[in-house]
Amino acid sequence: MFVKRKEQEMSERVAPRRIPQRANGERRVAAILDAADEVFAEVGYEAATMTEIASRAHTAIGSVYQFFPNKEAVAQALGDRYLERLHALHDMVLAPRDARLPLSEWLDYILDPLLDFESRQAGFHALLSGVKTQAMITLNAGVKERVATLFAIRAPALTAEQCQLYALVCIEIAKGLVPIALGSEPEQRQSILAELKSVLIAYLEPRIGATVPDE
Amino acid sequence: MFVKRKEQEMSERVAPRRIPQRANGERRVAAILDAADEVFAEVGYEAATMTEIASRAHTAIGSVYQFFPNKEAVAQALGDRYLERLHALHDMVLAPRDARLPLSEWLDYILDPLLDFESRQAGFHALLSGVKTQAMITLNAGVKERVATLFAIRAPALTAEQCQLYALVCIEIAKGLVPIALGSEPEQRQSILAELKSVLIAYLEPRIGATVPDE
Amino acid sequence: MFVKRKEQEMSERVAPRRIPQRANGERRVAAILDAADEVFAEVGYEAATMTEIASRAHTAIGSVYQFFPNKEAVAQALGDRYLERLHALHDMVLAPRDARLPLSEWLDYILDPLLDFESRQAGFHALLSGVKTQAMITLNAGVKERVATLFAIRAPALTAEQCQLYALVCIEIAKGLVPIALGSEPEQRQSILAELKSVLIAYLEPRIGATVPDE
Amino acid sequence: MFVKRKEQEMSERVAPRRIPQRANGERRVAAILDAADEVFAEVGYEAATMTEIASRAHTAIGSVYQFFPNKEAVAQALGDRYLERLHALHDMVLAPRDARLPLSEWLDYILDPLLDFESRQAGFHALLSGVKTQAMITLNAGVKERVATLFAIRAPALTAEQCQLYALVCIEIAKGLVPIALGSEPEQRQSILAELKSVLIAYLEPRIGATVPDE
DNA sequence: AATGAATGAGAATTCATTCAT
DNA sequence: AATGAATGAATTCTCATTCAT
Repeated sequence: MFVKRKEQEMSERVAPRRIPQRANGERRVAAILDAADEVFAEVGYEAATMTEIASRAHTAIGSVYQFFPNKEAVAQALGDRYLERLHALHDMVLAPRDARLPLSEWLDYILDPLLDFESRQAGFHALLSGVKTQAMITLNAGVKERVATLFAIRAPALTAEQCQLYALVCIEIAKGLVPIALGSEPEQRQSILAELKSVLIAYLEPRIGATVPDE
Repeated sequence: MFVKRKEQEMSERVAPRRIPQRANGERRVAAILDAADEVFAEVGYEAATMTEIASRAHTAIGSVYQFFPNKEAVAQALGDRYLERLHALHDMVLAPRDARLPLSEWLDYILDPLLDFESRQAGFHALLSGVKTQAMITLNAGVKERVATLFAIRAPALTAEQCQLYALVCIEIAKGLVPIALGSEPEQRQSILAELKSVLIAYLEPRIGATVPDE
Repeated sequence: MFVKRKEQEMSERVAPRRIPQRANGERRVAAILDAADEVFAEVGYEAATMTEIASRAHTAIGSVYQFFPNKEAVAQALGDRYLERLHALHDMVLAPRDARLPLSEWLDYILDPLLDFESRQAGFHALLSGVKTQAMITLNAGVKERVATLFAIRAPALTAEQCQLYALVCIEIAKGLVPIALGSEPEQRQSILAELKSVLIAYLEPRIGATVPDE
Repeated sequence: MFVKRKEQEMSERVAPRRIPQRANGERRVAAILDAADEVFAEVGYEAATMTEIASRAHTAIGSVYQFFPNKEAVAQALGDRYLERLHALHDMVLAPRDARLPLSEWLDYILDPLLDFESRQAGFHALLSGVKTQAMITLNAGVKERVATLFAIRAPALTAEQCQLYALVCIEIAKGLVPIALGSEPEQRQSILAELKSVLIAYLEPRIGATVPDE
């Protein structure tokens, strides 16, 4: 937006300025990302200010720039952290054998922790919804990759392209409905989540409904 | 987030500052809204600047403020125009008797002009996706109302709440997939659109699949 | 303030663009000055906007500029009108023979209508207090001249300079206290006005206290 | 200067945005206030611009906003500084025993440093004359309080209300005449200052002329 | 003449980023 | 490294004045 900064905008991934080598630094980076998560969740990426992020991280603005060259880099690091945690999450709950569960149950194993994750990491959606910045693109790609992999495990017969396509569709559906559900009163929330699961099943049943037979 | 919102939450609707009284004024307002559509499409509501809008409308910044007290008012007027055109569009293609078409065909009658509409009014999505401003809320509500009405006509047995819920789901699905489709290369676009239609049919078939029998 | 306008700022008196020759025009000019009086009174010269003045005069902004080349000219015309009315006022109440009244009574004859005048022409003070614009300078000079003349009539022995000096002093005293009095609650107002008169008498008694003896 | 005040009378005092923590910061704040003093003196509060103030302080506009959230806050801080200096001034020259000097001499002890003060702090009047903003109200109240206190010391028999009233009158008189005097050629200046003192003596003699007798 | 839309310089304010300490 | 003051481009919005109708 600002001419001076334009050079860097939309550039390829901006690497964190330095990898914190001391525990102290890591703690600070974590605090900054926590703060960014909060702020992005509350006002969105655009309206988030570096000063506010620094303040919530109980850090000086200069320290933020010690670790991240600009706001975009903060978003990217945050996106990366989301992705990491997401992987950890599903690795935990989705052992390979789960791939043989009936679709509905399988979906529950995926959706439930996801909903929990999203309600805890409120900035996740702010970063996922919007395609403007590199951070958003990366995060979307990462999530898509992840979901595509889940599909591939469950339905090995599918081509990579099919998995990607189905993942894209499912993610967009969830991206739209989950935040609305989470922002609604409990009753309405249940309705929306029920519909969400219903769409996903209706869509996925003919695609990955069949399970891999035990050998 | 959506549901619990009563009329009054967030800001009031900002009334247009001046109703253009000469034909010239109307042309200018149209030009401003066209420009805003473009700019919103390119950078989104937040990053759009009044200066850029004025410049694309070949108008002085002061003239924009002659008609709109602020950016929000521009967005609202633009949202209203989208809604109007959307109504006109469906009024044209969707005669009541269409309600008896098979679901797939019926969807085509709705989706095809919609896709055309969206590819022409590129800012539509920027305004639809985001829940922060009054303009966005109004537009979303308007679109939902519209879609719910279409459902109610086709499936009069449904309650209003059901129609609203199904509309919400379908809109969020389309909101996510359409812009991706429109932003993709032709081949990918076709795939995504096919999936979009596929999801919608899978979701709607059990809900509004049956047509009203001829008397 | 604005470069474009600077050329004209602080120039010598700006003549009204045209003397309205038709009754219609005069009525309109009067309405504009009435409006300006109101607006100046409410927000002061600086913050007064031409648009607001036009609007209160039930006139188009363009029409205001038909009669006055700029805001300063409006202020000047308004100042001139104040002066005229002030003259008329004192001409009415202050016949030459009044010059022989005791000082206290004489002051009443001057102050009472003045207070009435000021409470009716609320913009008078806004224009009198401030020395920045030509209109303010002219108005101040006019009022000073007027008061000096009153003094000269009452005390013909004084030099013109003395009259001017005493006038200056009295005006500044009144300029400060009158608006505070008029803006206060009745009781406080009476106190302040009593003090005002008290100061003036204390100051003027040794200077113009003695009356001209009847021949 | 930035000492946190107890809840001040009536409306929103705008708190300084940042308490300068390094010596450098204090110097900068001082420079900004000096610049503001100049600019207010030259064009008045309304017409003064933050840009001009920043420029005269040899500072970036952003730095001004680092310390003051808006123009009003600058004015308030400046007003506070005036008041402080005024206090310091009189504390220095007016020992309690001075209260027993003859009125004329006593006045000299007050007026002379005051005139010096005003000629050095040219914005003082700009801020004192005008009642619109909180800064102006506060400054006026502070000065009135100060003068009332001087009166109370000299004439302990007076009620607080009387002191306040007399202070108001004297301040308004001085407010009007001092800037005119200071803006005039030396000869004229002397005349006006002589008249100023003359009015004040004439007014105050019957009120606080008598001194407290030595015990 | 009257009208009111058009113009654009300029004002206030914000905030990403840099840099001295 | 940490801090937080400094910077200034960019943004929103206003309003005196002009000009086409």
